[in-house]
Amino acid sequence: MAGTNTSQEHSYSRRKDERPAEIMNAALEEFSTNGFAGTRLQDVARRAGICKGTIYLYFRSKEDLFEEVVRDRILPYLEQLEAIGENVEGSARDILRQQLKIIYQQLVSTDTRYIPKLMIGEGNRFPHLAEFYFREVITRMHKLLRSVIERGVANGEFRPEALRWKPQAILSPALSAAMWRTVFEQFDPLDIDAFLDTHIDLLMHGLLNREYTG
Amino acid sequence: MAGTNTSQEHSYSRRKDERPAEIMNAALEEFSTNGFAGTRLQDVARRAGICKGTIYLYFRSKEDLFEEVVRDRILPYLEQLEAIGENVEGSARDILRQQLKIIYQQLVSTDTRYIPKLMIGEGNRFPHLAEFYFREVITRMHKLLRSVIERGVANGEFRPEALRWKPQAILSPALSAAMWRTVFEQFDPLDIDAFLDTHIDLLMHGLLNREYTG
Amino acid sequence: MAGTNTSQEHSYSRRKDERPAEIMNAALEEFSTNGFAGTRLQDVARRAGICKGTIYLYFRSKEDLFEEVVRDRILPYLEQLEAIGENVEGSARDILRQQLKIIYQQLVSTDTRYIPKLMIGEGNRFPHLAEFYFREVITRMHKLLRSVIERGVANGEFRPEALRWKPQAILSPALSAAMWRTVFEQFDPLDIDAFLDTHIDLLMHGLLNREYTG
Amino acid sequence: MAGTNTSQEHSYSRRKDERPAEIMNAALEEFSTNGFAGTRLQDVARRAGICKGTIYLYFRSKEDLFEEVVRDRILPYLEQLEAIGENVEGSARDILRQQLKIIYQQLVSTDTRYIPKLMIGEGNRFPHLAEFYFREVITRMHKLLRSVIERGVANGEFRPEALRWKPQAILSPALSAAMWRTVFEQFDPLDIDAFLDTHIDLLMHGLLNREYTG
DNA sequence: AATGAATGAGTTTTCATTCAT
DNA sequence: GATGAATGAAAACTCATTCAT
Repeated sequence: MAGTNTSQEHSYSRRKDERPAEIMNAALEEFSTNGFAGTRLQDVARRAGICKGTIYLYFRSKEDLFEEVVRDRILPYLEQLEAIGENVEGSARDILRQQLKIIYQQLVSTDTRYIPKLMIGEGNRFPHLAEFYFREVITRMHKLLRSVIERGVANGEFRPEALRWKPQAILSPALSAAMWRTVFEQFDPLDIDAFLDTHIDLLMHGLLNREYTG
Repeated sequence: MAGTNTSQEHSYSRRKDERPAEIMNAALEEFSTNGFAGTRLQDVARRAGICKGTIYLYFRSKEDLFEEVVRDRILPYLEQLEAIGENVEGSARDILRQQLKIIYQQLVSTDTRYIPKLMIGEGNRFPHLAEFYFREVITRMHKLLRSVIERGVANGEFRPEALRWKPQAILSPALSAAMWRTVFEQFDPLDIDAFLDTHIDLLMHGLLNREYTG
Repeated sequence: MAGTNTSQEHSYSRRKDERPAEIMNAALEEFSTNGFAGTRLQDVARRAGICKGTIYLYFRSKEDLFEEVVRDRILPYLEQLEAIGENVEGSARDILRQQLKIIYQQLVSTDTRYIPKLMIGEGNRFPHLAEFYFREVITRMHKLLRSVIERGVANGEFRPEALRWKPQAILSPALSAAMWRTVFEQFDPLDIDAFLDTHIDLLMHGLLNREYTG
Repeated sequence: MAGTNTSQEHSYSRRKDERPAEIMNAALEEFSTNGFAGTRLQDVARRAGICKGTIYLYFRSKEDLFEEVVRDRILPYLEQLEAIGENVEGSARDILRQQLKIIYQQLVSTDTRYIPKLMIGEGNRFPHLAEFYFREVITRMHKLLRSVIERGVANGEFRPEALRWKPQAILSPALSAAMWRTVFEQFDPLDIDAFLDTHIDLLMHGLLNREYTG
């Protein structure tokens, strides 16, 4: 009986703790479809199965909710990527491939892809959030990337020119895939696996034919 | 008197013809900063130096203005790219380089970069416009790209694997650059020329060191 | 054990009995600063050191609380004034002076001065309360005053014209002082003793110079 | 026809100029009955015969409207009083009587009496406005009063003690009358003329019987 | 054609009140 | 009795759109 009691209490407090997460999930869906200004908190509430006023028990304002959604979603994903960069022992190619796989699985294929979409669409109206995203997300991803490339150049796997490449360019196919799925998926569904293959093949070998001597 | 009249009409009608373009330019700036829902027609009017009601002499609604802005801006740019694809005689590499240069000069460096930004941010609320963009912009750009790649593969310049590549991936660095300038330029300005170099080097050679035999 | 129990019960019920008074004190402070509509029960609760819902254990509604605050505060003070009117034996001047002293000490100098302020500010929205206040407070104060004046006129101390005076006018400096302290105290603090002196001097002698024969 | 035209234009621009005044009149009535927080702009608009949004063409916010109402109403009235103080040649008694008459006619008998009511009820939430009222209204009225009293004392009409009186006390019957009419008029209508008589008699002669030698 | 005052539907936010714990 | 999370009605304020001038 004590066990049952404990279990109930746990389930109760778990629900309580999940409320903000439920709201943020609902909010992400609405924001990603309608943008910040186009989203009605009424709809967020309905989607979360609560009523309007309840949102204000957990978030100070619509702006606040928006910022929390972005921060809450992107950070865990980043930590996972960094863990891979640190832990794996292998060739630079393997690490890079593994990281790209994670990116396509976690960012492009889940609703986390809405986060970069929202930063693009709303970043200008949330300069504080854009600064956070630049500092805590972009900068960290670029650092990650630089680390792998340096390792590859050091052991002779990668061309030394890559040290001067802009990291945005290297990751850009993933961004394109995420944006495509957000906007044009209905007209032409994207095959994520095939896209990842393109990304890796392009990134590793480039267009030019080695045998070509014309 | 007829002459005078004609002259007046000409000067007058010239102003008349420019009015919609002035409005659309003002609208693009507002939409690109504030998004569709976040933009006030009042501000568009002020920026265009006219008054609120005048917009409705040329556009039926805010939605209509938004769609016209997107259509009006992106098409001329596409036609220019297609002309290059058709006219230039040279190696596939040269044509591709030249097209990328145009893209970075016309799309990334001017306010035309706001068009893809707006499609990403607002596409979901304008399915009709998204369908237009997919059909008239994306599809045509991909066709353009496929044509150059086929030419390069045919003459041995390019690796045959490139025929299976997703065109989005090949162009994605340009999208990244355009989005960067839209959102993060203030935190870390992008050197367009260096970025183009990265794009071309990455696209042509890839990461791997051809001498590497490890 | 019975003793312990009783003691506990006593202490407990004492707390219980004080609860409504604590709430009303907190409410008076909030109402007096923010008015009825501008006061949040949340703030009343916080000030009383309890939580929102608890107020509803003692008061049916915000309106009810407001009315109780006014009734609860003003009646004991009135009873005290009436006691003085009945008990004191002396000249009419002395009785009147003594009553005014009480008014300035009890009404103007304590937070009881917020009661007339609230009647002025909110009386229109509480017609039932205004009627109570008129009947149970104003009328009784005027009766009190009339009684002293009649005594003074009867024994020749006061001018007979005073029998026709409006009682509001005689007491009005006290109201002014109470309102001043409520609104303008921060800009120009009121010296209550000096004000009482003015009130009594004005009330007794008036402006005119007896010696003047111009 | 030109005349008609001009007349129309005049009537048109007159209406335009009156819009803010119409709104302020409607607002004063609502504010005076319901207080600041208790007033709905919807009701102000309805009373002014316009719609909600129109208020915002002339006033930035509800707060702004409230402050403008107070400022707009009280200043002309003050100027009138000051003019009397300066222009009239006569005994101090006559000037004072004349000023009091104006106060009862203009302040107590018209809806201008709502202004002091609102300052009492809402002054705490509008510290800026309270400071304005203290500085521009109260201070000027007290100066006015002091000037008359000094004149009366100088020529021997008034008792020199009056120089030390608090001006609030001298004017307080007028405040009481204004407040009475605002709150208790429905239970016991106030005879303004009789009240003014009381005020003047009290102010001039006081209570005490000069013949009394007890 | 151009204006900008007016409209009123729509959205965010607040807060009295309830009720399960 | 006490709590405080949840509710949803109500109100300030905005802004696309209209229309008399």
